[in-house]
Amino acid sequence: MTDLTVGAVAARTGLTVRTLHHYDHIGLLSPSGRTDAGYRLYTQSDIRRLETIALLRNLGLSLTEVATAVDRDPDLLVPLLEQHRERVQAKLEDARRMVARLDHVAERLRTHSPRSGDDALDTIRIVTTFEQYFREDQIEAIRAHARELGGEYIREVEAEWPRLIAAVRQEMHLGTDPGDERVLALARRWRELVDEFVNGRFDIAAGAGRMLAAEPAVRQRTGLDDDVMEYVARAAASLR
Amino acid sequence: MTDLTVGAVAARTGLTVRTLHHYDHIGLLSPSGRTDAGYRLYTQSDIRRLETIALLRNLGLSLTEVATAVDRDPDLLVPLLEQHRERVQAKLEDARRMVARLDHVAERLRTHSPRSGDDALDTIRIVTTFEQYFREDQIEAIRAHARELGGEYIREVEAEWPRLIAAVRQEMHLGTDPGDERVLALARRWRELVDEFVNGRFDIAAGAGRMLAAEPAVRQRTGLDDDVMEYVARAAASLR
DNA sequence: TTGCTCCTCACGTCACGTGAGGTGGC
DNA sequence: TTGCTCCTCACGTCACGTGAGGTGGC
Repeated sequence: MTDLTVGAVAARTGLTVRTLHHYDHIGLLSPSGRTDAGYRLYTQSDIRRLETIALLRNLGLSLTEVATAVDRDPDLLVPLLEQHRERVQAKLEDARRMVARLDHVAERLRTHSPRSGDDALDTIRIVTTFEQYFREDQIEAIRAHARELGGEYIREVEAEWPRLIAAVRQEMHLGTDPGDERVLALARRWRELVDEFVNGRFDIAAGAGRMLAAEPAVRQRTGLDDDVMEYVARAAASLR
Repeated sequence: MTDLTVGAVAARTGLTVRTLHHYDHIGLLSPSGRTDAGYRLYTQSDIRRLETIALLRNLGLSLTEVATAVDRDPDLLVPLLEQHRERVQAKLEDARRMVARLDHVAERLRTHSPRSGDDALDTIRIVTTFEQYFREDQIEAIRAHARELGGEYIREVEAEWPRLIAAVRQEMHLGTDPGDERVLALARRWRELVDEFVNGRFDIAAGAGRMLAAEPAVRQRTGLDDDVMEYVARAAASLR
């Protein structure tokens, strides 16, 4: 009489016919009747049940959880919702972190404009390595500071570093005394650049130290091997 | 020589043996060699490739996208990452909205402490209905205002409403003139409660109006049918 | 000879989407 | 008779987890 066929129910509820078939198949909602030809017939009661199911689905509960709350024990609904909230909250956090990471990568890609896909891969490696040695808030601080300094300036500094390191290495190989004025000048500039990067955050300095100590790849890429570091350290010591 | 077997590679990379089998199966990473017995042998080069794959997987790219960036065209990596960021951002928004909805439900469940699972279902229905007629920020405003008023007070008001509506309905049935002082007193209180709920936000008043107009279930649950509304409106008109 | 590692299927996951092939109803 | 709705399989999705049953290597 007032019974509805699948298509009608689908149109009314916004679900698909396939979804109704599925619910029937897993026993979550089987229509109360069938026509002689085997057409599913949904009663008003079936439809009310379906609306409850859709309601809980819309809150993100799984079909199993919906079945539990609707059939097994309605009192489980509230704990199921609480537990579900925690899950979604966790996913939210994951997504937030992921977006932050992707933004970090994107930012570095913008300031360094990679010349190839492999270059981009290296950028990702660098960012990922950074994440091992700095907490999220530290990375945020570093990024914020970098934005303040500006992409232009960052590129200049990043171009200066290899020259500075090469100059130090040369003096070291020449056997120049670390207290010599030429080395002191280099060490002074070195300290300026480090201070600027660290920006008063000793924890960030410590993270950078740990990264250099633990990552041979970083030492090699930058040329900051133990010898050079020690040589500069000795020069810096006499800077006071 | 330096080639590694699956177990060794798994231990070194933190992936599972099954994952390596899977990558081999789909052709993403097939080990360069096999022993006579058919054991997979991964070269250093295989492992570098695997590390790149793991790197991109960690950023959330699908295996198909990883394959695209690693094999087909490395220059596609950057656009793939941008597009991926948008997807994750969208998921983040979804999760944020879902948590807000679940919190809204939870808050109502706390202040109304349902006596049964069906009661809880009704709470969810109410919250979901609300979401049809108010924007997210409006709902936030209503919730914030409710928190200010306090759960205790809210429960009192919600107990008073049915009494107030019943009193109005009675006068209406008695045929009392809407301008009569008894009705005016009721209308005055009515207006106080409405003003308190609306809290100066005309958009929220409008939303409530649309909800009452479009939701027979709400009219029935509250007893706010057209007759009563009109009767009160006439009384309110002569309030000043 | 006994563990241990490895091998290849192959099903299951979650909630349906998407045909394939066929049959009632206006 | 022609569309339209309905039916029942059944594969595919995504990235593996988890056995099942069997075989090399120390």
